[in-house]
Amino acid sequence: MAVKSFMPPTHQRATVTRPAEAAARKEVIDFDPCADCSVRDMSVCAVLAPDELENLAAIANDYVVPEGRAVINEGDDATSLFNVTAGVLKLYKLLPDGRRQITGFLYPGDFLGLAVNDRYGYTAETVEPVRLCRFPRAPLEVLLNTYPRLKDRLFTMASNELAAAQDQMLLLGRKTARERIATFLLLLQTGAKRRGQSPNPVRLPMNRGDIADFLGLTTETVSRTISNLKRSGTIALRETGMVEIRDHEALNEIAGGNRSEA
Amino acid sequence: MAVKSFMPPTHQRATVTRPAEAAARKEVIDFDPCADCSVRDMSVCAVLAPDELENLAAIANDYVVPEGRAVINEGDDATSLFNVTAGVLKLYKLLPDGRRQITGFLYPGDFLGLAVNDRYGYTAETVEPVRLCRFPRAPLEVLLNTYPRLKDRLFTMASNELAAAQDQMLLLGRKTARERIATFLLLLQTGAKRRGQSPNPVRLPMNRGDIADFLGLTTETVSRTISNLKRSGTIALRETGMVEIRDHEALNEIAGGNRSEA
DNA sequence: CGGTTCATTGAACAGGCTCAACCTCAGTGG
DNA sequence: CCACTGAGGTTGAGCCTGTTCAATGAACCG
Repeated sequence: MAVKSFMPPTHQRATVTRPAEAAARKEVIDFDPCADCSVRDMSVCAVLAPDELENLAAIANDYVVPEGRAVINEGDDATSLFNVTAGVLKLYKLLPDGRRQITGFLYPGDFLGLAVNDRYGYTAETVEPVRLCRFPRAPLEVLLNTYPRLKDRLFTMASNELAAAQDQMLLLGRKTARERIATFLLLLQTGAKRRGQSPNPVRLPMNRGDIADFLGLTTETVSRTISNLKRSGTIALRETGMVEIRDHEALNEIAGGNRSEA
Repeated sequence: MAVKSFMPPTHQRATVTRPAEAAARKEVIDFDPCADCSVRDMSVCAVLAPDELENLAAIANDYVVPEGRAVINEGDDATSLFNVTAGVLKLYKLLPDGRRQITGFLYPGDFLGLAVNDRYGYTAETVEPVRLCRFPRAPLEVLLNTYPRLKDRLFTMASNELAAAQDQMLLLGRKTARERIATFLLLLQTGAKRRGQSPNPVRLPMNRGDIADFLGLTTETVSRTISNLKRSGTIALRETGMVEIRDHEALNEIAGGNRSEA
């Protein structure tokens, strides 16, 4: 799997770790864990000077989570927050009978733990192997007060999340299946661009069920709608999980021409 | 209209005002505008000491907007932010063909302008006469940096908004019409409680079309579903815009038993 | 009162869902 | 090397929830 290249084995020594251990572990970090971080200038860390970053790194705990594992669970005490450094996660909420709504996907550079009060408001599960930088909450909050820019950065990220959530409400409340799929593909493309990855073909690391639960559809409808766009020549399926956007203009038209992403 | 009692005529001198005028108007405020503010301890202002509040008041501009008026427009430069002190607003986004999604309602104590970048991401329109405290952006940002607690408060509010948005995504993506209506009624009730208003009967200041556009339904479905709940004895319609919740247990069951509001 | 807007109700329709079969492909073991 | 297996993806047929179109009722206001 392509993602594995982002995760040198030297970083895998730590798996899930309890907060108390984390502090005690500080001296174990015998090299700068941020030195080879590929997303440092896209993530929260981007706003810190090297010496400040060191203080952040001191409370951080770098580890890897295999595919299909829940990193946090809805309702649990929110004791840890995370920075995603490789791989993709899905955030979701469940209804008692099992119906699921995925509220978002997290990519490298994203922060896991915005909109968190005492308890996590959603579950975060890995879509593929993920590498995370874990921050115990209490010491992180101390740092946030020490470095206002860090807090500002989180605020900005939360604002962007909120704006994205509002876009998603428009999609879920008012768009047709076709419009949803088109919007989704463009959203992934925009994200890939922002992260400096090849925007075409777009990689879809999540399966049809995940896409369905993100777009408020069923797997069958997702599958049919993608087939439909393929038949009309707007997109083409490449290797597993890769979609080529062949007519960006048309796709944007179908998506409902968001002024926000011209 | 009941709301008018919140708005003494002395405050109505200013209606919609342009940013430039606002600064020039400062000296016109010849008394403490916060003195008789009924939502001071629920709003952003709650975290400020009296002398700090004075500095905030100095840049604020208190005014009233009649029903059905847009206070901010999606896509406009975000030059002003607001504190709602009376009345209710709806926030919405539009698709090019006119389909509308209401992303939220703002009540007294709420802040208008979270999740705002350079431009407003949504339109805010009054549902009934509204009283607002307007802050020009630049001086507000100066104050936010002067009083970190103020910024923290906004951050907290943004986090809560984000959590609410995620709940709404679950509703829009996965709940049935009946579940949506039940959830909505309970949401309004919870809000009323939080603001210290009578939670039963619940006041619905918005019309069926607004409810529909908030819940991703049509007016007809909203109407039918409410009739249905009425027929089953779960709720009862009182005076215009007042709904009595007669079987809270049942309504909560229908809504899908959110752990978050037990 | 007459007019306008909002809410309710009915009847027919349709987009997306449900249920079910089949296909594809990667991984596994004989 | 290839058959087997199981999960994920695609396709089809019929159904159902909520929409659309249309008419009627209720409330408010000049």
